[in-house]
Amino acid sequence: MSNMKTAYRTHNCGQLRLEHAGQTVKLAGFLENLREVGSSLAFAVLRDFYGTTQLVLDNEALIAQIKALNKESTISVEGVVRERDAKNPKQATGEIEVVPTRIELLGRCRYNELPFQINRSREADESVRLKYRYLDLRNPELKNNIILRSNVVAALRKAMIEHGFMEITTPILTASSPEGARDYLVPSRKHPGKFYALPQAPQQFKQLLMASGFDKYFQIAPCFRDEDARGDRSPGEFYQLDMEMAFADQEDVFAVLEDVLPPVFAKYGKYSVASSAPFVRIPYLEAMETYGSDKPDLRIDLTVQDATALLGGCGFGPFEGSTVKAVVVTGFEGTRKQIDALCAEVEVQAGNKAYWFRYDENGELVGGIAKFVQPIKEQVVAALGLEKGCFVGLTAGARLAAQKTAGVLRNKLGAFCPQHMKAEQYAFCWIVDFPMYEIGEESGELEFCHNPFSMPNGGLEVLQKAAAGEIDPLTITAWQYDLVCNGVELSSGAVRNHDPEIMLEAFQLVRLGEDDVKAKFPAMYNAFTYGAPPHAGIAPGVDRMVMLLAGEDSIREIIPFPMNKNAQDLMMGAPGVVEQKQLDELHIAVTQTEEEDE
RNA sequence: GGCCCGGUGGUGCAGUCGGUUAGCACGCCAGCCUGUCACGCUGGAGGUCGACGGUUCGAGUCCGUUCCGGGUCGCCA
Repeated sequence: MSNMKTAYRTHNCGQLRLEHAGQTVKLAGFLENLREVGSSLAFAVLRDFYGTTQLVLDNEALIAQIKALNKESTISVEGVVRERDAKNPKQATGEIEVVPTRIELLGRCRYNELPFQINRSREADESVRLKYRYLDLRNPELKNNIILRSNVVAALRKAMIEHGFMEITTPILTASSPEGARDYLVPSRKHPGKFYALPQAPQQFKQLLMASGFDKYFQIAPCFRDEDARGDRSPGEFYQLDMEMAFADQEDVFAVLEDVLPPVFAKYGKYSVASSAPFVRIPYLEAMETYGSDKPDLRIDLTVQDATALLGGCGFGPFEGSTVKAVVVTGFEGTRKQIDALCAEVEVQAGNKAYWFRYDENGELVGGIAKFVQPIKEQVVAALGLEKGCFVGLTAGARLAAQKTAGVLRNKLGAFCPQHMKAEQYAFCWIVDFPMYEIGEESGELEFCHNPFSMPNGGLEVLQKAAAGEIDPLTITAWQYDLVCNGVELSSGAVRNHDPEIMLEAFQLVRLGEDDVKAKFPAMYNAFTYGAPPHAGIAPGVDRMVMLLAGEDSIREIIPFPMNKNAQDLMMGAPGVVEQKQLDELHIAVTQTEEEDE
C-alpha cells in the first residue's frame, strides 16, 4: 500500500495492525457509529475509503465532544494504537483500536437523520438513493462495485495494449447518423438551425481510422442513445470496449476477445470460472431453434425441441396451426403452484402463454394439458425422449413467437432447477451467421437486419445473385456476430463492408442508390473509394460486463452516477431549464416549463 | 405508448370482512450500562396512509381519475 501520510493522517482506516501497537497515529474519516458503554467508556467507528477502525474513548471530555457530532461527520483523530482486549475477527483492523488524545471536526454533518441509513442504502427507494448518490456511494457495497468497475476497465485497457491495440479518442460532438437509435442533438450556436449529435457509437470513426492506416484501435468509448431504459440498459449513455482491426477477419477478432476477456472475468468476477478459447460458436438460426434465443445462457443444459408435427393436431386449441416447441426437464420436482407461477412469469416476460404436462413417476401423463396428449402418449414419450419424472413445458404460436417463448421458459426452468444449471461460472458463446436482411414488420419490404456496414457472406457475387432473383436475399448471412455470456448480450460486431462496390450492391437490395449511400455515410463511403483495408471489430459493453462480474441485476448498481428509468439525473437536476439568453444564442424558440417539485 | 407490480412516520415493511387510539423492525432523541463491535436495557418524539374525486353512518382498506417509482413489451442499425 502506498504511503497514506497527508496533512490529515498518517495512516488510513483499513491499515493498522497489531504491529502498529504503541505508535501515535492520525486518522481521518467519517464517523460511522458510536456505542456508549457506561458513562466513561465509548467505542466509535471511523470509516474512510480503505476501511474502518475502532476508536476507544475513555475520557468524558472526548466522549462529550464526539456525542455532540452527528454521524457521518468527517473528523481527524490523533491517538495511540493499542492491542484490543476483545478482538474482532470480522474486521480487518479488528486486532487493534486507537485511543484518541485529540479529535478535530473537519466537516460537520448537519443532519442527525439521513435520507437512508448508509449501510442499508440499497434497501431504500431508488429515486432517493439517486438523489443522494453521494451518500449512497458511502455504502461499501456500492463503493466496491465502482472500485470493481475501475479495476476491470484498467485490466481491459492493459490487456488491449498488450495485444498491440492503441487507444484513440474520437469526437463526442459529431454528425447525426440516419440509422439506428435516436440521437441526442446539440444545437449549434454558430450555425443557426443546425445540430451536432452525440455519437451512438464511434462506429464510423473507427472504420475511418482503419481507412487512415491505423491497424489496431480500441477505446473505452462513451456512447449516447436516446432510447428507453431497461434493468440492464442505462438510458442516455453507456460505455463500450470499442475495438477494430485492419486486415483482419472474424476469427482474428474472436481470438483477441477469447484471450482478453476470460482472465479478466476469472479474476474480477463473482465466479472464478470462465470459458476458455475457443468459445462455442452457434449460428443464429440454430440458436433460435435450440435455445429459443439469440443470447442463450449456456449454463443451462436444457434445450428446445420442435413438437409441431407431434402436437399440432392433438386437439388442444392454441396448438392448432401453430408452431409448437417443447422443453423437457428430467427429474423435475415442482409443485402445481410453482409451475403456475413459472408459467405466469413466462407469460409476463414473453407476452405469450406457456403450457405443460408431466410424465410422472408411474409413467402417467398428468397435469396441465395432459388429457390432450393422452391419446398419443406412446408417440410423445418416444419423440420427446421422456423419462419418468419429466416435466414438459410447451409453447405455441407463430414460429418466432413459439421459439422466443420457449427461450424464456427455458431460462425460467433453468433458474428453477439447480441440477440443470451450473450457475457459478461465466459461459461465453459467439452467435454467428446473422441474416443480412429481413422483411420489415412495418414496411413489409426487405430491410437490413442489423447494420448496413457488415460484409455479406459470399460478397458481391451473392448480392448479385439475389438482385437477379437467383437466390432469396433472406438466405444471405452477414459476417456479423454477437458475444453472449450467461444469457447476456455483451456485444455485436462484424467484418465490415470495406468495398464501395459491394456496399452499393448491398444497399440496392433495399432500394437505396449511390446518392442515398453518399448522403447517409459520406465520410465512410468516400474514404473507402481511396482504398481501404478489410477490417473487423466489436464493442463489448463495459457496463454489462461489470454487471455480470459484480453479480448485479440492475445496471444502476455499477454506474457511479446513473440516471433514473426516465432518463433524469435526480441529483443534478438534468435535464433542466436554461437561461433564455442561452436559448437565444442557440436560435431555439421554446417555452420552458418549470417542474413543480422543489 | 401497452401491460404488470408498488406508493403507509427518516428508511424498510405489516395492516384480516370497510369499524375504536394505524402496528413492527431499523434510525432519531433522552436516561441507564466499563469491553462494545448489527452493543444492550428503559422511556419518548415522529403519520394529512402519493394526489384528487366518488361510494358509505364510517375508507389506509372498495370504485374512478391522476401523479410518481420499478419491471416488462415496443424501441435499442
